[in-house]
Amino acid sequence: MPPSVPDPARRNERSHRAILEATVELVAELGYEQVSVEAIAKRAGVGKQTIYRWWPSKGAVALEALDDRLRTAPGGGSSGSWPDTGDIVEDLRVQMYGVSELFTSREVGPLYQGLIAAAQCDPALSRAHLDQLIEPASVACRARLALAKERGEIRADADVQTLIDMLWGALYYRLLLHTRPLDLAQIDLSLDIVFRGLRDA
Amino acid sequence: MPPSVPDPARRNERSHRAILEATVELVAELGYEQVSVEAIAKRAGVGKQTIYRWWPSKGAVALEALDDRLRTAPGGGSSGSWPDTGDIVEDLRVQMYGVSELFTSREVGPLYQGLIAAAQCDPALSRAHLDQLIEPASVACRARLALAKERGEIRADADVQTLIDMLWGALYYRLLLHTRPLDLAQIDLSLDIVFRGLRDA
Amino acid sequence: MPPSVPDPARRNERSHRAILEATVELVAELGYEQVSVEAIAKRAGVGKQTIYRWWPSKGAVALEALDDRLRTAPGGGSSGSWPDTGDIVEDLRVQMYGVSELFTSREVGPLYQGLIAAAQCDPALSRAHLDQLIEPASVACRARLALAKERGEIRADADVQTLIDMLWGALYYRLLLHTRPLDLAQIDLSLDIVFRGLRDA
Amino acid sequence: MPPSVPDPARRNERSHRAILEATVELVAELGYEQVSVEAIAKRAGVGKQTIYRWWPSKGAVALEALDDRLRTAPGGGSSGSWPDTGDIVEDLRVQMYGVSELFTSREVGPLYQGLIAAAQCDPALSRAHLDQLIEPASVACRARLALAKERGEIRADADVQTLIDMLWGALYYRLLLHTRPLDLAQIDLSLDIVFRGLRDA
DNA sequence: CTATAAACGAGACGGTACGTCGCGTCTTGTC
DNA sequence: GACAAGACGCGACGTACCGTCTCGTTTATAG
Repeated sequence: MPPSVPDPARRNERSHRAILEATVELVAELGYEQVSVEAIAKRAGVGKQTIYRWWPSKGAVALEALDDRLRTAPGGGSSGSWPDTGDIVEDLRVQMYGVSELFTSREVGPLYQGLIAAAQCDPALSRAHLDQLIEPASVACRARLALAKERGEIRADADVQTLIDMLWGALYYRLLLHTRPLDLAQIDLSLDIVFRGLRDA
Repeated sequence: MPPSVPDPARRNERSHRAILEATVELVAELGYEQVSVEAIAKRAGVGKQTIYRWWPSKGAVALEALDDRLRTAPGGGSSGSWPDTGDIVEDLRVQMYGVSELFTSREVGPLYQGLIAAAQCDPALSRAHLDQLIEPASVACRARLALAKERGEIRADADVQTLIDMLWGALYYRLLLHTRPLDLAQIDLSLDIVFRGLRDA
Repeated sequence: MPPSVPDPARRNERSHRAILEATVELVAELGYEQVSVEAIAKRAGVGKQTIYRWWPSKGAVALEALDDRLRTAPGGGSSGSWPDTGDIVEDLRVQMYGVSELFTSREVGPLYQGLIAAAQCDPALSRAHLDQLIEPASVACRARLALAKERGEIRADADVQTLIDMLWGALYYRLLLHTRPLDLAQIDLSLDIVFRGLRDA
Repeated sequence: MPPSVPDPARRNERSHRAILEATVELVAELGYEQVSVEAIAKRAGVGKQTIYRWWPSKGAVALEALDDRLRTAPGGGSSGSWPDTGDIVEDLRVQMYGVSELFTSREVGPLYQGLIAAAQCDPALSRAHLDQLIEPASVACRARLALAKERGEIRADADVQTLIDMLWGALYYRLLLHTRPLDLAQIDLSLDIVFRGLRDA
């Protein structure tokens, strides 16, 4: 056992939490790139080694910090239980509104942008991002859409995954490309476009 | 005038080109983050100062290198002249196929991912990216869609910008999130979804 | 009594010995500086705290380890009983030969060099070194020289301490400066020089 | 040329000197071990890399700093030109007095002790120490002693190197072992002992 | 057809952060 | 309560690049 994985049972939870919180605070204050592991350690009152002992990189800390924030956000980070009012468009709208709000928040927005940027050159981080954030949300969304299909709200031959890619893609497009600010009206417009033709005649 | 803007007329075009090409090569070989300005200078056989004289950052070099590659690519980087076969869906498909091909190419893909990542924390670079790449393409696409609207291929009340955001958003979503590889079939599926309801009844 | 001196009666002698032996082994293998307290603990199969409980520093462990080796060496580390053959030069030669042998041994040489080096910046360690090693040997040597003086082997006005400093100084000079290897012939030469004029005419 | 030795012609002499002086100051203030390369860099107003570019280790900096101090000290660090009054004992005394003064000075003493300590575990440093400090001084001393031998001040069969080892050994012994403070009277005593028998009857 | 000023290659510089190592202390069971 | 194990806060290590700053050396007009 050369890397000699540390024992999670002996982990100092006080330090653990301090690191996650320092990360969120600093990224909100300075921006993702401007935050160094050293700065996180200093702010958290922690040794640098304690960060490197439990995470492989700044990106991994950011991911857990983000995950932590989403988990404690209303709606469980849009990944937990999806609403089912019987109206799929309405339910999608509510979820997308929630995500849009998070994306534009001072704490989550820059953190998430930085995380996705870091993941471009870090396959392990990208994997973790997909597994911990994207895939759970995607699963829940697909389940809700499958329900809508059974009920005939959506045409039986519609490709649900492509539908998700477009709706969420539009949000990420604005988050990452900064063409124009995220805005709720455009969520309505996008839902309008895709659902005009998806309902069975 | 102490900093004194350098004189473009006296610029060494040999070095200029060598820098752009070294950048493309190195990013393709090592990945965006792993490439340093020092490495580009060394590979190009150029002094570091020559890079900093003409560009403000590695990202700016990458943007010009990318722009250069796109300009010499078939289709003029999808920004120049859009085709007009009379069938808007077919024309969009052709353009999106082209972009998809670029995104998956060994040279352009990683370079563009890295560029977008760098732009997350560099507003000037983000601005330049929008102005030089995104906006021209968007303008051309909007023009082609306006034509389609005039011809009644698209409903008069459809929001053209949101349409673009969704279609391109789906592509960028897969480019940047790495949920699944870019693939032409999904372009067809996405066009299918959005155009079912956009045609006037 | 928060720090509360540990109770020597409850000391684990097995661990005690393992630490001293691990220290000697590791220093012989890797050199003094390359050996860390952590490495000693690991090699001895002992917790780090067990070392810090009984010694104030690595140097202190090294001193005890060295002392332990010398005590079990022939001649009692040249500090115990000095020979008295009636010929002071011969007796000095025998003692110096013994020390020279220890200085050039794989186990004692590097350990002692490292110890003296560490003592340069650690007054407590220096003090302990003098008290435990240097002074006892010096006392015994002075006693033997006093005997020689009484017998008229040495001039009555000779300064015995300076004599010791020169003879031993020459040995330490070569041990610590590495000008040339320690060698028995030079011991003979040095004895020859100092005793030519010390005998009463 | 992988390590790519830097070009001495382009060296910043201002930084060079600042580093040597910061080293001397800091060692005098804090002691050798307590001085880190980082502290030297900070005090000298220099990047750490500038130190590592020109020296392999803290010890090497210390050696040059020491050499620099000795070179500018009266007597050229006892290595340059030896006096020749015609009386070898007197000339040796003068030189040893000078060295003794340096050894007890606040600037040179701790620096030299630390250097010798560091050299115990750094063969390259030890080599450099011998070549730059010890050997030149030794050569000059041997030359003066050879002269004395020619003149019959010293017996023809005396081993000059051993003589040097003893005289200087006694000084280093007190410098490094701290048995008692260096003191001029003991220099006289040691000269007295060795020269009683070295003069031709 | 110089000469002169600029852009150039090379790379040393003052810095910042990296990820690692070892320090000496603290914590958690086990014997 | 001493012990093995090892996480902790800390601080220095030696490295990699950053962006700036000299250095000569081309080089390409302007006199």
